[in-house]
Amino acid sequence: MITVESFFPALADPTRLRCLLLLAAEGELCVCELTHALGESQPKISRHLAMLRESGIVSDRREGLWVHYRLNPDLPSWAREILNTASQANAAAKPFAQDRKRLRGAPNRPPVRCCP
Amino acid sequence: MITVESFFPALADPTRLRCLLLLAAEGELCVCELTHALGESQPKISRHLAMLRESGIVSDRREGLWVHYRLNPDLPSWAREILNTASQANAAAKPFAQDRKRLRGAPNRPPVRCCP
DNA sequence: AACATATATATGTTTAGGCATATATTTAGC
DNA sequence: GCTAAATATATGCCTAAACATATATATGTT
Repeated sequence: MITVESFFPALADPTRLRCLLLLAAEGELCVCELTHALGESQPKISRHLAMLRESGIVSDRREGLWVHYRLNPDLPSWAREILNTASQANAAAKPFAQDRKRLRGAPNRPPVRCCP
Repeated sequence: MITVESFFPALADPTRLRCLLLLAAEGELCVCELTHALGESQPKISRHLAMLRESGIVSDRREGLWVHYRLNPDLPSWAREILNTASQANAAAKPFAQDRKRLRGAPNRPPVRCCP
């Protein structure tokens, strides 16, 4: 169960925060998309996503080779509110806007299925 | 200047979070009130308040022996929104409700001035 | 085999906490 | 009025724990 004491530490690391705000803006992303968008190593991204998953903030879904992450649909409303507030307030700010931009140019993006 | 990258680490520590939510609920408190309400040592509270002050999240005001802390009035709106959301969502939750209760019984509360 | 992702191990850095002590302000005694 | 005590707060130093990262390697899927 997510509490405010477990939620905020998850946002305290810049890499996790960038992942979360990107997921909040884009909906669902696989590890390689996040890796490319943030320009960080794959193990680093994977580790942080594992922490976010274990704390219940994101959920994952495997589809073939790819593992897709998104904000946990069962996130308490206050948590989603906080992420939305942070996301909107920083949409144009330094690392976050670039992350979204780099995501567009990511190679090997997994195929988008029309019928999930 | 407060950024989301400096704001969330400040909320990641349980002691700082309890201080902040108490300040959000009560408006202005001195160190001894916070010390008593949280049941923590004075140096511990003072240290955390110093960090919050240096990061621009709280402001302080000396009045005689007491130093009163409150949420920085110039806090960006997104930051205040996030604190309000966290505060409201956790008003009845475990440590926070007790902190407010213990505050009521704090000894040596500083005199409240009628005309600031 | 090729690809995407996860994990193990080791390492360096940050952070929190306790204890002792310093600073600042007011009060009391002489 | 000056000094000393009392009170509230801040800080310096040290230790221990938590955390993030890199590198190498393992797992799982096609």
